[in-house]
Amino acid sequence: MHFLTYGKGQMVTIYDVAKRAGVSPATVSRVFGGQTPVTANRAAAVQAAAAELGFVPNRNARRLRTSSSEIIAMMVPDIANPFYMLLTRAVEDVARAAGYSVMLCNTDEDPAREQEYLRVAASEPVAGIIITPGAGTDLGWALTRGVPVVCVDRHPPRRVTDAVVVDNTESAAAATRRLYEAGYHQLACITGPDTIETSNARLGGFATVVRSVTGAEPDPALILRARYVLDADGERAAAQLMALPDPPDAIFAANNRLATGTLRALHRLGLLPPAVGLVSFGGPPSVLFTPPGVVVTYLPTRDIGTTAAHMLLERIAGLDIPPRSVTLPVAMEDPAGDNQQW
Amino acid sequence: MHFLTYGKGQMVTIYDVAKRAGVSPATVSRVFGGQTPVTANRAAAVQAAAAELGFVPNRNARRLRTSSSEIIAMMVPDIANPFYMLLTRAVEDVARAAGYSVMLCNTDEDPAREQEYLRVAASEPVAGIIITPGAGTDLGWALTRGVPVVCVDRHPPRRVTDAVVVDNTESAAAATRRLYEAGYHQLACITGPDTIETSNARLGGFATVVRSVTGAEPDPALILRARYVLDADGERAAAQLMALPDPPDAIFAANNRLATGTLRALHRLGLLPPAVGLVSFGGPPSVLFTPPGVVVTYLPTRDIGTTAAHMLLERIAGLDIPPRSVTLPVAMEDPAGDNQQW
DNA sequence: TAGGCTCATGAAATCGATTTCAAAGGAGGC
DNA sequence: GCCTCCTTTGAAATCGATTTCATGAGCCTA
Repeated sequence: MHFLTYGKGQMVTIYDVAKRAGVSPATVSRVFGGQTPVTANRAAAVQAAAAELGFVPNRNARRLRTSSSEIIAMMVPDIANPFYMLLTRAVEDVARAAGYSVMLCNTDEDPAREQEYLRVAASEPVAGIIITPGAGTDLGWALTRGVPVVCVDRHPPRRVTDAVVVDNTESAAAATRRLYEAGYHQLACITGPDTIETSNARLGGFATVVRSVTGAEPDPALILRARYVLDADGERAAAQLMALPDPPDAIFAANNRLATGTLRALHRLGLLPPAVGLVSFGGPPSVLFTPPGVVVTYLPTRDIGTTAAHMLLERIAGLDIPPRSVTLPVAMEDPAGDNQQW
Repeated sequence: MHFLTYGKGQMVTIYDVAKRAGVSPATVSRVFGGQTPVTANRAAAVQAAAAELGFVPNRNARRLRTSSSEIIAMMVPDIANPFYMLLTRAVEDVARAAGYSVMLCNTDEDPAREQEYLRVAASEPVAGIIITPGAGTDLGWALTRGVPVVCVDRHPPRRVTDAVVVDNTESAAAATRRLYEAGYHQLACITGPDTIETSNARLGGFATVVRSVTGAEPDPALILRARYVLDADGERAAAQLMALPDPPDAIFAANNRLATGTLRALHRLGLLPPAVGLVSFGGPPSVLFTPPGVVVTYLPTRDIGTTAAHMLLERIAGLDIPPRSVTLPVAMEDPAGDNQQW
């Protein structure tokens, strides 16, 4: 007796359809997406037979023969992070429209897991890969095999593939300038791990402006690193900064999670902006109303995803030019549209 | 001249490996996950040859022959929604550990797109499907073909498959009771579209308690429907409620997006909780600090995902028993762990 | 040493769709 | 009416891994 499995699928093949329609398997194949034309009434007969039998072409057989695939591997650190989530959504939208499916791969910034997934991608084999590379990412497998790769958010090791990134350094600098323009003068920075390109770039932009304004190196005590993903880390770092004998009067938070934590800490101290200045890089903090005095920069998240997907599709289609690197601008005003993280 | 495509992969096959190792293709196949044992030194020779040639087995060929697959289709309304995002993450974790990959499918509650994806899943064919079914979901394709399906968050049309849901009605009732216990007496409800099972169930729990306390049907003017996914809709609905001649003194928001919007509206009116009571169902609203007086219920999101994944794996392994329905409890206290939406 | 057994091994068929190649059919020109 | 040319069609090979079946090697026992 069977319960859930109504009919343990004895696959309907093109041979079945061919027999029923009174044509050859080759003709059936041609009706379903073949290049060669088929006479109208024959095609109709095939369609009818296929419909009656509930025929669905087997993609594995198709892929084996054509050694092509309609799967794109999306390899990101953590899909449970709004940034990568939106990125993935954007990629999926473009992919679906082009007839591709998206395979989801969470790497958790773990090189071993990344390699494991690259192996899966190679043996699949997938049509292409969109990846946020980590510090030690080795794309060798994919490249020697000729599988197109586009990197997002960070550059690949030796810039060997296409990449879509944002202008972290310049926009971090611009946001930092705003703090000075608003009258703050003792600036601190809470950024991410030094293994991550974006956290270094944002710190770099911050430091450059501090240097040019003060004429000196930023005070090391005012530069903290925290995990990128936890509000709590930002809160702890901010509390530490404000407990200094000579605390900062403004904080540059290298992403909105850190900014949220910072706001929590400032709220606890009764020093919400504009009492203390704040930059929330990459989207607003998760607060009911962003207090005045907070400088927010907005990442073009959705654009990154769609751009990367389009670039990958071009490569899949055979585009053979040197690696491209697209840098998208970071907005200082709310784009009030698709790019919002919330 | 080639740029990105270093070696347009002329696939390395088991025949190449066999020749190099001086054995038959069958032996190579057996070394890579075959059942039959292979002599140790032969196996070593094959491993060596495979490593030298950079051999990776072709999954399409494997799947074609075995008509199996290691792909799970995850079909959710919108991955850019924290609930489904976390759900997907949990599924991916379990799937990966079991050697499966996850194919991502956003249905956007669109029956046409859902059908399209079910077709893809059928022609893949995938090993199993985890889906949040919509109002008119037709799982016929998958079922007649014997592809295991597990529904999450909502039940399938005639309960024909396994399902993992939460106890919406009962926990909505419990949360509503809390409002009365806190002294509120004029309760309103903002819920989702009537096409979605959970929004009706939550409204149902709410209404039951109102009925039992007041002895009368809830006032229709105090029950509003809004899109589930937009803060703005919740804000508009809350504003509308508060503008009534006889406004409610507490609002039951059927999810945290709606609760966030409600808080925005209440803040604008200077009536933040506890001035007006609030239930935020399914996680805290996205606010810096949840004001006192807000009743929050927490969905066991991660548990839903892992439970569903395990159930699916059981079905894939051949478990043949009647459809199961697992109802997970909704917590009234912050589980402070993996289940957080953030 | 011979007989009987187990077990590793290879040859070949197989999964289902695509595609090459050659043949059949049809249209058009003279 | 016949020949040429172009188009549609089918037979059969193919993609790469798995698996059945039969063979041969090795081992133990009598």
